[in-house]
Amino acid sequence: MTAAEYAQTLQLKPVVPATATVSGGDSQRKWRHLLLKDFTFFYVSGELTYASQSTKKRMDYIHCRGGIVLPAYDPELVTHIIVDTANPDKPDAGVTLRTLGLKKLSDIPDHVPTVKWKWVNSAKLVPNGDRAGNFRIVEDGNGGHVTVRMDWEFMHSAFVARVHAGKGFKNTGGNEKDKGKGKPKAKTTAQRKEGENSEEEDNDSAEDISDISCACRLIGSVVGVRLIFVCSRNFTQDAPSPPPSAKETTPAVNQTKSVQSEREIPFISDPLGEFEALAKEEKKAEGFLCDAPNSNSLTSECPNQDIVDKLEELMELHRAKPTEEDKWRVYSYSKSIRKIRTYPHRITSYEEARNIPGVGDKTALKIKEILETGELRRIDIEYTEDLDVVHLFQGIYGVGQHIAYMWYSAGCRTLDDIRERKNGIKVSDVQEIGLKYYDDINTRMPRAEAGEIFTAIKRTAVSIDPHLYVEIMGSYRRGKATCGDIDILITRPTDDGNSHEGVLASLLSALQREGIIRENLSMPDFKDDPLEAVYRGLCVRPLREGEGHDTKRLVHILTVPYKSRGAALIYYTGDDIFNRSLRLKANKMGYSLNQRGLFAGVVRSTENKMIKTCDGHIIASETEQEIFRILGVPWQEPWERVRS
DNA sequence: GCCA
DNA sequence: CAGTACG
DNA sequence: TGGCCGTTACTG
Repeated sequence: MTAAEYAQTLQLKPVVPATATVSGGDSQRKWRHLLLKDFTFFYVSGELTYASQSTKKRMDYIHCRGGIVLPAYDPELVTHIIVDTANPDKPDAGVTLRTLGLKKLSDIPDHVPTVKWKWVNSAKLVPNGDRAGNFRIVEDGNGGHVTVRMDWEFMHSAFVARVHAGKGFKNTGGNEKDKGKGKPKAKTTAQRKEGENSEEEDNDSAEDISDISCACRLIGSVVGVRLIFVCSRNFTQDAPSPPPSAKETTPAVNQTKSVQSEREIPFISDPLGEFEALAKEEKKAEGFLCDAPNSNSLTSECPNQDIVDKLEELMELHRAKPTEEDKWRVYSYSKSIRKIRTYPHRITSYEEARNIPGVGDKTALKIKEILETGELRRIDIEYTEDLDVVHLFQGIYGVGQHIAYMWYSAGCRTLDDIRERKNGIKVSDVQEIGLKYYDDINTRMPRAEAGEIFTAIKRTAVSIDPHLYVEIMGSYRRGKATCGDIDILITRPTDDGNSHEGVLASLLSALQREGIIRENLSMPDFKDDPLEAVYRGLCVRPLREGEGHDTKRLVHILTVPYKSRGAALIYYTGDDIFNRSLRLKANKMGYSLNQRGLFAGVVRSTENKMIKTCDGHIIASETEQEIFRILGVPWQEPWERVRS
């Protein structure tokens, strides 16, 4: 995607302001605002064929702060040209002119400055009323206004020949008219002082200033429903389930025993104090999440449940939001929440929270607030009226953040609006199915039902080829009491010269004849390798005489070459966080792990790691154990791999 | 969000 | 290609 | 300040 195309897509995206670090006098703080509102940029990256990650990020940065990024240079619209070519400190005039489609720099209008990226970053928060320098008054997201000072454009001029362009050079009065633009709330000095104090007392409140309201104005009108986000809790609060019974392929081992033997917990007089010290120690040199087996022993009684609840609620709010920033926030919260949940005693201070690995300054402050007030104001701030709707839409299989926000901005508010294609929205085939079985898909099934469906499918599979290896994976293999779907792995030994080629297709038609499979969500693509495929669909439990519901259940079937079964077992067993951690560790060790195997010597071209790779060679894939061993990860049974 |  | 889904 | 899993797989 070129920079122009990316700029174009940006214009369609809602403005959801991101945080910015702003130095205010002698203190630094993070807050949110539409700093760049009223500015229209043309961004010269020098990248001809595609927009780099950095370019996209910077365009996002501008967009999130209310600025407009033009897809094409237009001297009528542009207020600033940002020149950010290969070497940011030495802008390339030739590249710039080619990008602009001009012959010489003097063809750029005099009122349009050509600045380096650094200028955009020069904003500083100043006390309201401070009218020195190049100040601007911008919305603070809470209906108020704040004063911000930016460097003069000429200070970051990209080209000496154009230092004169824009505000500040020679004529420092050029921003006179800006004064009337924002109308700050009339405040007495005392009131203002009060406001500043409260801001300083609690860092978080400053950070909490959110411009979501602006986004909402942009997106559409108000909805009155407040929906409780409980999804994650449904997932995480499953009753601790017993290890798989003896009939399972995985041996039934006493899990607490195995955990203890791995961790070699020494005898200590004050186990809780010791844990705290341990946490502190880990903070210095954090290992990988996959290295320590999960200990389920503490999940029943969490001394910090109130904290966990509040943080989870906040995490779910962020999960529904569309930006990359929110995505990583969720990632971060999920890790810190897990640490807090398994922390064995009541957290009593900011310091104590901070010492838990994965808990940083922000989360520790939030914990402090919960400890002191029992509340987390950030939850109310993030809880904008668009969220419950997009959350509802995201419950539709095949609908993620982007589609949800598109539909919301098109004016849709209910599932019926979607069904009716209100305002001409498009609904894909998969989404149509997701809509039809909305409740079914979002309801977890008892472990026993997953087992029942698996048994039926395995029976059919083995009737096609008795040598097939058919296993149930996912949350079932991890021993969960309820399952969100049924994950089935199929492969076959090749020592007799045969393989499972063609089996999946036969199996699917057989299951359809039996009435077990009811809907297809995605069909396998055998083009690369006939032994490797993924199927997704909806199925029902085989109907028994008399009783039997026909709630549709998600079923995933994966076939892999026999050689890859170890890597596939790891992947398909999960959980997701465990897998990501394992893959991260592999990566850091110079390996690469995916569902096909563990590879060494994978060379990625510096930066842009998608481009140009040397294939590398496979070093393990047949058994889970050897992959664990090479990665230096202690062996863990499936139910010990729970990380989320 | 957290961390190196 | 972007978006979504998967553990 | 940049990375955060996978040259994942599938759809449109």
